[in-house]
Amino acid sequence: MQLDERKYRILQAIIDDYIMTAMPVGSRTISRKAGFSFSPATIRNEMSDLEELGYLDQPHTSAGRVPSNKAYRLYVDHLMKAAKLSPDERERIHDHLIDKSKRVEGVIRSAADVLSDTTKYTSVIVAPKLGTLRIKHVQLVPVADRTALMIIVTSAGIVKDAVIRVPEGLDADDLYSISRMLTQKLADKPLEAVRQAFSEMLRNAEQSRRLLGETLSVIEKKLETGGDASDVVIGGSSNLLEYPEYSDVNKARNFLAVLESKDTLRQLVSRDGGMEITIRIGPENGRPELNDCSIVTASYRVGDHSNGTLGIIGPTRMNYNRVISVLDFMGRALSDVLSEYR
Amino acid sequence: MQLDERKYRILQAIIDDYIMTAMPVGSRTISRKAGFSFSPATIRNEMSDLEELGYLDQPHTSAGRVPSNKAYRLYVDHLMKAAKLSPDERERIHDHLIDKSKRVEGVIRSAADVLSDTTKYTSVIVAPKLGTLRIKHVQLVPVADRTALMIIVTSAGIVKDAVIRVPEGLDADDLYSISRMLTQKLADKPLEAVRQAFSEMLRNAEQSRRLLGETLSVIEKKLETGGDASDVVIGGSSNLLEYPEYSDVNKARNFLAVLESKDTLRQLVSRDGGMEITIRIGPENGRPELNDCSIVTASYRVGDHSNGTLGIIGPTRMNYNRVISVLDFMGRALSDVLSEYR
DNA sequence: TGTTAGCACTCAACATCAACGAGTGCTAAC
DNA sequence: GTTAGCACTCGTTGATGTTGAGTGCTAACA
Repeated sequence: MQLDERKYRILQAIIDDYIMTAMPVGSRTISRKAGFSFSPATIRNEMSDLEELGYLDQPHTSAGRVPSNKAYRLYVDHLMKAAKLSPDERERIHDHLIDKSKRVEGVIRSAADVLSDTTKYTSVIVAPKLGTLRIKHVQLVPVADRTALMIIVTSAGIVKDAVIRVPEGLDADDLYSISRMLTQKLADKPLEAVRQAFSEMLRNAEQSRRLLGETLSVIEKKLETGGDASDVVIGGSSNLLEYPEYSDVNKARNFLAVLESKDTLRQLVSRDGGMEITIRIGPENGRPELNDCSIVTASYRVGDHSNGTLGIIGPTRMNYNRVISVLDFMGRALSDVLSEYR
Repeated sequence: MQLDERKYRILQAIIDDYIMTAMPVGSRTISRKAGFSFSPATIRNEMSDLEELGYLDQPHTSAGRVPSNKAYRLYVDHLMKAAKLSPDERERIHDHLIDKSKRVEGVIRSAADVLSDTTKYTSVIVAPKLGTLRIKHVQLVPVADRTALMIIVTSAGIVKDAVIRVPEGLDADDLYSISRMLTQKLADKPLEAVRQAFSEMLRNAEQSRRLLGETLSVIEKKLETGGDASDVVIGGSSNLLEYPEYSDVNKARNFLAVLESKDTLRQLVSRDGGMEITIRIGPENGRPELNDCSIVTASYRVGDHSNGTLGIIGPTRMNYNRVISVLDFMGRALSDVLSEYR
């Protein structure tokens, strides 16, 4: 059995309806829709075929049909027609993003909020991986005896810091000049060159070996690892509770528990390849506790090399159309705004 | 009618039972308890009195009684006997807090997690107000043409930053020396003295008036305002859903919405006075959407002057006893750990 | 005077049952 | 190939009865 034109149209109508109402769709509902001149009986035959093909599920015999994950997959791959955002909405989004006084973290925070506001789903934004960035500035600040705060400013304007121990007897001025030296040696170099520069320094400066060693290891750690919790920003965590599929408190709790683990979350929205938009429907996202969630992600660039991810988590019955348009637009907007910081 | 010894004991037993079970408590349940040699009928008479006095509510005629907010108030003020944490628990909490490589923000993050883990409620920690801190270091870092990142390190090791515009023609070295000058002038002074130092500088340095003006206003803003979202840290936001009083999705959503607004949250847990522990039961917290929540807060110190708040939000039927012990201990532990950074 | 047994009463919770209706699958006619 | 007709399924809704935990009151008891 093959999917002909009419089956496509019926399937599409069912998905559209189900996305709106969250109620199983019956044959009468479809036949009444504009553009269908067939009787419910005919629709029923087609629906029966679609069920056999795995595109529809029936919760029970006397209920209407519900789209399967396979149907959503087909929908996002072939049936969906791209929706454009209205100029109003575009403007609204832009307005929320371009506050010059906000730092990168602030922009990302706002972006997450706007994203969840406009889609009514839960949004997640992951900051760009530091490994792909360049160091702009390194600064050691004394905070206590033999303790200093190391601050790293990257080309994207992202600030990272860590506490390090310093040898006894170094005062603020010493740290000042060490910072200056470090900045000069390390600025605008990729991580590989940074490591190189360090081994050079280690050869020449016997006495400050410990300090340099620790500094390098901190820089490596900060720049190489996946990042810490602050790199993952969530917006609208309570939005999912608006949808009937999460009116069960247990499901809701499960979902919120996932949101609390930033590591899981980062993993979930991290992208496969260079595709514009990635859509994971239901079990495709790989986590059983999010079986009935879909995750849609897009990416944004900061400068030329490094990019972060922004995504939406919602029920599989998601308004993919709208979500994709919003994500697509937001991805570009974010890239624009953040690249100005360079 | 007065509360005699027996009424106290019965009320206490009812509260204890209700905190455990969340079910209305009947007279039989109480009379069976160890230490009560009275028949259910006697208990019933007493309960009837307690109800008349406003300490008990009856959901409906044929149900047991539940403690009123007034009863909880009496409980926490007079009936409760302080529980001590086991050495095991103390150790566990301490272990989670003292990771030397974590900065203040990191410690607070861990503290929130430990707090919600040990109490099974939702925890909120507010970082100390910056206004009470001293500046340790100021650093301007070039990020783009005519734009610099200003980084302020305070005595508590808290880092704040903001983007500021700088006059054309200032290169990294210029910013370097300005930073150095600023740090020298401002370090270890309270805000009032900082303002003084600035007006002095403004008089002497005509040409850099704009830069200094902007710098001061940023410092003032960062140090004086209530703080931004990053100063409020939440742990275990999904914990409240474990409790039957929040099995209604609408209530749950309301609660989560409050958690999303950091401003509201900061206001909620901010302390009245210098009391060790503050307890707000039900409507006492002033927000109608949290009418059936209690908020218990304690404070912690960073150094001598500035202090932050840590708190627990849970159902009014809260294990006050345990929550108070944990908060009390955590407050001290946090103060200890954070004061080492000075 | 305080305590207790006894008893009628209340009311949420639960189970049972019938009616309803949205929706299906099948068949026969168009 | 399409459709009207019809029997059938099954979740939903509402009415009804039963159960049991718990109460309030009264009268008897120590």
